[in-house]
Amino acid sequence: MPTDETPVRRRRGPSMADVARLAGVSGQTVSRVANERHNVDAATRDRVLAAMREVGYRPNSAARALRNGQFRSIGVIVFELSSFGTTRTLDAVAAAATVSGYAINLLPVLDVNQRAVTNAFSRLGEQAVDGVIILIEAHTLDEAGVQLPEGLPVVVVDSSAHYDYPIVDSNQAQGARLATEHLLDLGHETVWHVSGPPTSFAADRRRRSWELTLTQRGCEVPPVLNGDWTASSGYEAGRMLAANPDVTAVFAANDQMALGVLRALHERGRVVPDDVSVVGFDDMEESAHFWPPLTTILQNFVDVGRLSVDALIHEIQAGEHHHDPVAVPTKLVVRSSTAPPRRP
Amino acid sequence: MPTDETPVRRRRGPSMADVARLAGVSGQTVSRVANERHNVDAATRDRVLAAMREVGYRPNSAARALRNGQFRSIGVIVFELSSFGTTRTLDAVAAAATVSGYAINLLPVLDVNQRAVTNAFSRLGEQAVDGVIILIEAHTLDEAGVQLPEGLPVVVVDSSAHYDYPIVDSNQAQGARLATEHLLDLGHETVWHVSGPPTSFAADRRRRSWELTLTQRGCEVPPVLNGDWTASSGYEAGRMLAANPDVTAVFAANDQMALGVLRALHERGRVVPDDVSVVGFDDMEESAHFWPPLTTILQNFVDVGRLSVDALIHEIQAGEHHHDPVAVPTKLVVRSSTAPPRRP
DNA sequence: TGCATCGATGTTTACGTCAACATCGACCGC
DNA sequence: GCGGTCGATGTTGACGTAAACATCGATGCA
Repeated sequence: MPTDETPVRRRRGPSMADVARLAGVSGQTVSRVANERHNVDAATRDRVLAAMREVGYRPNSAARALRNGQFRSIGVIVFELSSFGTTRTLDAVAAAATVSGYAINLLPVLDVNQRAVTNAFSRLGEQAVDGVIILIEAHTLDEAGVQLPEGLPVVVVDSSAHYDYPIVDSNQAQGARLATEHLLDLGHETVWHVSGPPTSFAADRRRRSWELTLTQRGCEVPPVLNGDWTASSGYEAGRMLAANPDVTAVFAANDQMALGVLRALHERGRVVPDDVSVVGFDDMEESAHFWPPLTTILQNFVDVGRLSVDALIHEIQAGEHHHDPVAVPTKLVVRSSTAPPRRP
Repeated sequence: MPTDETPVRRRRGPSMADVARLAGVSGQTVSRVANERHNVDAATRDRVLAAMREVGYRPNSAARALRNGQFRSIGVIVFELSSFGTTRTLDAVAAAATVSGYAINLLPVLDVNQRAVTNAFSRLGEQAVDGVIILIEAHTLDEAGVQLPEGLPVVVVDSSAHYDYPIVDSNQAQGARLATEHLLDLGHETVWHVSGPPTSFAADRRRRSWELTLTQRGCEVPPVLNGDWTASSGYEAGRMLAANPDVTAVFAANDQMALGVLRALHERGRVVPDDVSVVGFDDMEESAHFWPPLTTILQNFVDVGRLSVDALIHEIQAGEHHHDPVAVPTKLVVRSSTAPPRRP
């Protein structure tokens, strides 16, 4: 960006001094009223309050941040909000942060190739947030050339232990085991898997857990079909599966891909769940209304968000972090897309 | 919130003075280097840059904001991110703002009943953003008791002309007309409508446009079924519709409700599109993979987001706003959920 | 040579807030 | 009545930055 020559002439709002003058007190007394200190005479307080209202005083948070050395704001790094899980987590994070009195600074990584070119990421290159929650897979961050300032408190919402930062996430392995065992318990000989992208740690966790569950049960492990979380990729994978009469049970790594699988099966005339059972992962609101309603793994995004914020604020205020990853348990939600295999 | 007694002892980062001392120059020269002014000797600049790196200098945005009287940050008021449209718009807004060098402050309205109780909304009660984009229906804002500070630039993304603020939104009326006419053109005698909640202006616009289109074509206007944007509410409405053999064409005010309608029709054994045609609104990524793939109205959220940001920044920098509402056109996307009515 | 010009750099100051310290009057107990 | 205490309020200074102004040496031109 070239030097910004627009001289933004900004009429500054009224400051404490203005209020003080009008109320006939010192600025410090205004400060005390603004911060609800109790050592101010009731009459004085009323006068100050009235003066504030009259001039439309609003405290200047920049001055406050400068004075106090903290911003009461946390940055949240996201890639795209299109992903269901990210959105839900962000929602929960925002709610939790707000309750704790922290503002949310949204830091979108626009493009994996942005590198240093667009330094849209300047918010991190300068002091503006007290800490950061990373809601994208770390390799994306690396590829975007984003580097986190040293000493900045960070919490990662992801499923790799490769980070030096505290981690909070759903218990991916437990969820995938739940899904796979549900299908095996119904009597299916084995379970096929439509996986998330290989670059995703969460996808990797789910895939490995599915595989482990199968081998522990002595089941054959079919080849993995790789998707990229989108319904389209699920549809592509589903077309393969639908063409294979051996397939009776599918575990898709998220609900969107499961939706694509369902469509492919319908197109091929394979009935769900009579011919093929399907399980998803996430439990989006819509999943209950897929056709047929989808059996899936419920993630507790609210807990993930809240725990992330709590961990970050603790890190900010205490300066220390607990390094044990937090794994939020998931739950199996059984609907109509799963049934015992049809007996030949 | 009671007086926060936690004395957050925060080690402040290095400032310009530290860099200046190390580089053997004045603070002002450091400032010039930090702001990429060209009137600094190359050798000096290198020395300063090196010093910055050595001490790990990061400009303090609070001090900057205080000095410059602006924050380069815009607030975005959202209710919940669960809604598909809000999320997509937020995504676009964040991208556009970032490109323009503005940060995003997410301001979640946690509860319609929060009133003054939780003043989690403090970010607006103080100077911390240069302007605000409202992504929720205004009545929700009113009910939450949120009052916008006077003089703060605001842009509303909604479809009512009742505001004093600039408005950007998809052209709801045009989209609803597109949907309704598509069904009529296929030969259906009339079109039933599953509406969004009565409190939503966007829902109102779509409903009225649907009605107008029908009357203009001389078609009977069936009673409206009210939903609340969720797939569940669409399902409830769909059960009514499925039970009525006269129904051959349905326009749902969003894709999620359309999904619920599809489910209800399937459950009742009514075939889509042979027995009943269904059109949605939004064009979520998933809609192409519903069963059958959903004919719907595509909203250009990217444009909505970008135009909102542009309008707001213009308002911030020029201090004036154009009051003509911006209506972003929508497009009909035809898939397999619509067909001519079955001839008796 | 002398003076104007210009570019590089330094000095001062104000932005708004709030902790720390200072002041001042009222009230208390003896 | 007097030292002491306490509560209400005022004064000072510092947080980090950058505009405005000041300084100083080099260069250009008559």
